[in-house]
Amino acid sequence: MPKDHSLNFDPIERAFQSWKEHWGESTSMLAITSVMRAQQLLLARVDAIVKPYGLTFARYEALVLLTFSRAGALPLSKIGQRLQVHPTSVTNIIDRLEKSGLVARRPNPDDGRGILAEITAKGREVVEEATRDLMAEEFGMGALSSEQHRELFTVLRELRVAAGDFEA
Amino acid sequence: MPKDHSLNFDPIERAFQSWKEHWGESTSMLAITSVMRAQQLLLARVDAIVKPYGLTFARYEALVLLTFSRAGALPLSKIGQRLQVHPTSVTNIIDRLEKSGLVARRPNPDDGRGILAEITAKGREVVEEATRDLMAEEFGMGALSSEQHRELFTVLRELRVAAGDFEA
DNA sequence: CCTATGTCAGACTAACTGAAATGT
DNA sequence: CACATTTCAGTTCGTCTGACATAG
Repeated sequence: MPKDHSLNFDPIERAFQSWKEHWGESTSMLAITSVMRAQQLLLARVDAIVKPYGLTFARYEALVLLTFSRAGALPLSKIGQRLQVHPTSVTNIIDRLEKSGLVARRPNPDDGRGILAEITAKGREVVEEATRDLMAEEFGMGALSSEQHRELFTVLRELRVAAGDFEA
Repeated sequence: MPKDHSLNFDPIERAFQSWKEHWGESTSMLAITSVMRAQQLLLARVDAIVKPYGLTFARYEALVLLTFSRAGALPLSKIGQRLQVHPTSVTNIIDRLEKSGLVARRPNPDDGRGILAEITAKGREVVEEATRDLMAEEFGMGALSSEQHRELFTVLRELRVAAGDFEA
């Protein structure tokens, strides 16, 4: 494997400068590359934390959502809406969780078309342990202050509203 | 297809509140879910803008990097370092660009092991057009001010430094 | 009839692992 | 020799399209 010697400069800042010379200043480009790279680093980190439990971050999020529901069960359609994932991705995610015994499918009594995903006792154990590990590492965001976390939320919420993520 | 009626509340804020009740307040969780969701929305947007040119955002970034280099050519290894993508992903990205005639591979005269990716005349045309389209839509970040773009860069750079993205 | 729910098959991007060929 | 560069085969993850059976 190649030894990955990290750069001694910020590639994003460098790209921003080159961009300015070629096409004029674009702070949008600065921001989007920052978000992309941060997401990549964060996802790698949390996926690694959660891997020992046979989870990915996406599966972990589904499990958490079920934990928060009163009955410990939700229709697949609702899971898709809340986590903003494609219906076929929901099927796939629940498939994996079911094979691991963390979730069970059962028919929705209120809608003959629907399926409920219900978290199992083992699922509840696993989500507690994974959550402990994630919080111990502050989801890979320990370098930032609580104020900075809230700042990110606030700024990015504006972006999400503009993109129609939810009704503002 | 299901009609995707957007939620009338913010799922991230809702999750933050539920989290507080179950496991205590975690602004890290608020921030990471914000970054994840923003990245998803932004990537979908820019991929759509760039799709008419047969590009993905990742391939577009590689093309831009070549445009910025003096010779219009870079070793694949350097592309991987700058864009922070895996060596096998670089091979794949350059493969696609080569098949579209936007880039050509040639041996590296300075290193017999290495391969240079060189942008073609057609590649330069395409990158100019795609850039015009992306800038016209401000990379999907038009809802935010220039100050907010810089704020995102600054905060997320702290995160990247802490994660060892480059030597600070 | 029209729409919603979930699943399936198939294509696609990008990441990864492990291995190999080639060259420094 | 140890190491770097690139490719290849094969796996995984999640997204997407189009189709379908089933039910409201």
